[in-house]
Amino acid sequence: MRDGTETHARIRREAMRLFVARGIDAVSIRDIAEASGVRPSTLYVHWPSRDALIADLFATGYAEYGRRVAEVAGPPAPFRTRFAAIVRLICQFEAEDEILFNFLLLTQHRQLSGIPEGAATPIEIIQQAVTAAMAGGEIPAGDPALVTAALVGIVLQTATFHVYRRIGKGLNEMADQLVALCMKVLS
Amino acid sequence: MRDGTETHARIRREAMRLFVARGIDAVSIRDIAEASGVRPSTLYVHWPSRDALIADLFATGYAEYGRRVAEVAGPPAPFRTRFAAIVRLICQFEAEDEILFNFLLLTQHRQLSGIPEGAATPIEIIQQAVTAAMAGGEIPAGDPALVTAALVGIVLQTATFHVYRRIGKGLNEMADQLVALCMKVLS
DNA sequence: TGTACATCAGTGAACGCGCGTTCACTGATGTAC
DNA sequence: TGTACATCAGTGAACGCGCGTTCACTGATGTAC
Repeated sequence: MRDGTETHARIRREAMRLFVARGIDAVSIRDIAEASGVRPSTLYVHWPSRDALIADLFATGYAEYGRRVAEVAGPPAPFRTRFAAIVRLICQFEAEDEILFNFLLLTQHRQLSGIPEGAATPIEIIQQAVTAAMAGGEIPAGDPALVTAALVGIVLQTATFHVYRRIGKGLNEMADQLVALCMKVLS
Repeated sequence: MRDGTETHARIRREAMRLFVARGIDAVSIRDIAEASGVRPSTLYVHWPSRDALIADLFATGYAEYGRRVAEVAGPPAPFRTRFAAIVRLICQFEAEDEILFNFLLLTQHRQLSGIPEGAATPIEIIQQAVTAAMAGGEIPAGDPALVTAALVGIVLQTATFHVYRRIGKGLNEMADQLVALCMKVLS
């Protein structure tokens, strides 16, 4: 038999590229097949349905993203140190694979409801760290969810501005400034 | 003839409600018609196409939103005073008509490309004010687009957290705290 | 090394379905006289 | 006030289309002997 690994990877790559470029609902199975150089029915050799392909792309990407955030958030260190590391990681993640980053950014709303309740998503990880830091007096007391929203919002809205060409630079080039802005929020 | 004003308004209301609840692409003409108590063909009496209905809802809502932001951003006053007024206005806007607010929040990405280039969108207004305030030495110098992204991100990510029930309170109840967080960014 | 066979990635043609949209028609209501 | 007419909001039935998906089939390649 032929080895389908390469085809599988090519379909993944092209599907994600098209989803980011046009929005998920504007991309058909036929579009993905054509971009991948295969016939529409080939996709059903690799995934049982269109939704399964989308869920696979999201789950795989989000899991890797979450794992890496957990990695730098876990080791014991002052909160500000760990949080700065998370911000720099996110900036680096965008530089490494902009299509994956934008796919996660743009599809988070539609897919997050499929993520198990209470799972260790990056946002959960940050909010727990914020809560602990407030309890320990490391940062000013306040509503942990609100402060988490503010911190996440600074980074993700900047990423959104970059997606829509409102900001030319990538996140990675602005990492220092993003960290500084977040530190102001934590002052 | 019968007066279609009420039907027109009901279709607008139900369409926006469904779009927010399920996402635009998951709502069909038949869904909107059923929720509005009319037949699908009735929608074509009021709008020439599905896209025209969506564009109408977005344009009307966005225009009102932009007009009100311009209102409080326009009068001469210190930057921080005007910006705090904008944040409070946005919070009030969410309280007044949460469905419209969420519709604009959730559909901004897909619709903004249809807005004329350089139009006075709320984001444009804020960024211009930030740029001027930096030039005038009212706030620390920096990248105006980045600072605008941070300010907008704090408010919109909080709104997003509220949409997804991650924060229970409405924006309006958190207006003071949101203003305070933004002021930290401007320090 | 050569041959027979099993595996399964990929194909081609077709499917039913729900979608947005059209259009001739209906009938309630406002207007003219 | 009563009647004839014009208007047009709303309807019912149908349209073609592109969609996701199915499935019997093909044929390249790995394996057994």
